[in-house]
This record gives sequence, C-alpha cells and structure tokens, in this order.
Amino acid sequence: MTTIDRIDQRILHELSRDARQTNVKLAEQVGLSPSACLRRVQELERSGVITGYKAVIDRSRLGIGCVVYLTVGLSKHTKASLEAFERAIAEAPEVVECHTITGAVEYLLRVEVTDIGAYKDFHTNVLGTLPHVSSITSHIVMDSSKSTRS
Amino acid sequence: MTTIDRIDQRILHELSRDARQTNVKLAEQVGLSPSACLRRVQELERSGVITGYKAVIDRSRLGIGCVVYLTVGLSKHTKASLEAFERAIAEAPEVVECHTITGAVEYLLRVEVTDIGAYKDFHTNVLGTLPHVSSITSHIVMDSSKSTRS
DNA sequence: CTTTAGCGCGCAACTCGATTGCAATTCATT
DNA sequence: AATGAATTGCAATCGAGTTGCGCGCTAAAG
Repeated sequence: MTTIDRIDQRILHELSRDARQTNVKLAEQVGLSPSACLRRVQELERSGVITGYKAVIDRSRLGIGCVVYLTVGLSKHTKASLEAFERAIAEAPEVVECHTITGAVEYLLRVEVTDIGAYKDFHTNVLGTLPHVSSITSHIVMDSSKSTRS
Repeated sequence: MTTIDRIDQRILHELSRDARQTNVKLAEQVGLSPSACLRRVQELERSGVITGYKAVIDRSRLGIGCVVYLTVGLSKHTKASLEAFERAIAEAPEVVECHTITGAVEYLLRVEVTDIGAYKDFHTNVLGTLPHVSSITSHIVMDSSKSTRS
C-alpha cells in the first residue's frame, strides 16, 4: 500500500469536496507551495489512489425523481447464470450500481428512474424478462441524509 | 427543470468520466469551440445540474477492504428518535451513505471499513450503542460489477 | 416578405494557472 | 558529522481559462 501522510490525506479530503479548485488554492489549503502540491496530486494519481475525477450531477434536475435499492435473488447460481444476469444489468441504463452481496440474495442494485411508473416499467420489462430471477425486494429511497462517498 | 439538449448531455457524460480534462479537449469531444463549451459548463454549474466535482478514490489503496450494505430497523418511529439516529450516523466516519427507505426497515446504510473485524467493532460499538435500533441486517459486498453512479 | 430581436456561437486578446527543470533544504542512515 | 535520498521552493515557459465583442441564425412581429 502506498504511504499516505497527513498532507496527502488533506489533499484527498479537499479533492473529494472540490476536485476542480485550482492547484494554487489547493496548495494554500494544505500548506505547500503549488509545485510540491501538484507533485503530490500527480503521485496520488500515478499510484492509483486517485483513480479519476467526476462531476457530481443533481439527477433530480435531469428528471430523476425516484431512486430504488433492490435486492435480487436468482434461482440458479451457476457461473453462467450469474454472468448472464450481470451482462443484462450492464446493458440497463437505469441500473447505476450492481453489487454482489452476502446473504439470502445475490445482488443489491441501485436504480435511478424518473418516477415510480418508470420503475414499474423497468421492473416488468427489464427484470421481468431475465431468466433465473427468483426474488426481487424493492426499497424506494425517501431521503438520503448522508452521502459522503467518494 | 433546466433545458438540457444533446450537447449538454454529452458534456455531462464526459465530465462524469473525467472531470479534470481540459476544456479544450472537452470542447473537441462535444463539437463546440472552447469558449462555447465553457459557457455551457458554467451554465450547468450555475443552474445546479452540476453541483460539484470530486476525486474518485480507490479506498482499497487507503486500507478499506470491506464494504457493507446494511439495513437498520428502529423500535421507535418518532421524529425525535429518527433524528437522533441520523445525528449519530452523521458522526460516524465509517458510514458513507444513509438512506431512508420504504419497506420493513427504516434505513439502508453503506459502511466502509478496513476489514471484517473493524466492521464487527463498528457493529458493536457504534450501532450497538444507539437506542431504538431493533434490527440490523448486514450484507458484505463481494464484488461491484457495475458502478456508474455520478 | 422583410425587419428586428434574441440567443448561441466563434474569434482573439489577456491573464493566470499548470508544469517542469534546477537548486536548496530537510531528514534519515551510517 | 557526512552522505544520500526525498521533498520542497523558485522561476521560467507554455498553454489553458476567461471574457468582451461581433457575427450568424432563427423565430416572431409588422
């Protein structure tokens, strides 16, 4: 594992909050000169600690009104059926996350759609067409009081 | 809702992939001159579609070896007990997401820790000390085959 | 049909930040 | 104390960011 000191941690924290602040400002905030700060950032990128940067988009402004976490259980647990399911999920733009999890079911998915009708459509016409799906439990997100993941 | 045309969508898509590419490169990719492209980005920011930018950090490089999604049910559903729970969760650095969801339980949390022992510690010493927590169901993430959320 | 107004765009000039080479400083080891 | 390695700061250069101005296109009004 790469050695991360306190200044690196500060840099990571700052870039988690605002990845497009100028390097000059970032350097000020972590107490380095701009060039030393930039080299730190470059090293964090090169070593793979920082894997990229992304825009944070307010999906509700784009019409996303409904976020759903759902668990999916499969009736067949062969490698082939798992892979077929994951391939289908990879093709579904509504699904923004797919995790293989421990427990009574195989997957936890995060789905983002415009409204509950669109979710029903997804549920019926996407999930409903996949072979080996034996259980689906949906949880609509009413509020996200914490979202600090980066 | 702000009007988003196809070029705006292209911009959003590109900035979801690499938010620190130069504006010159972004402009090339969406087929505008750099200044027109920049104004589009500025407008997407001003209007709140883009709420910010963040670094994507590979947590496993920082020692995070264990991601857990867990559902939490409360025994009391008063406003006061809900708020107390959320305040406690806001103070727990291991919890990176907290969603209020429909269904038999109240919350879905995402927790990131170094290893399963650290999760047990969190489970016992953080969750275990909170009043009104009546059920906890943990799912360890074994793999995330899709993660396109932005 | 013509004219006008509004919107989005491109061009170009200026400013400032990004980047990198070199030298200095600091820290750790012998 | 000396040496080597790692980190940092300085400064110069280049390129990108930013913005004002004018142009072109489209739609609406006369």
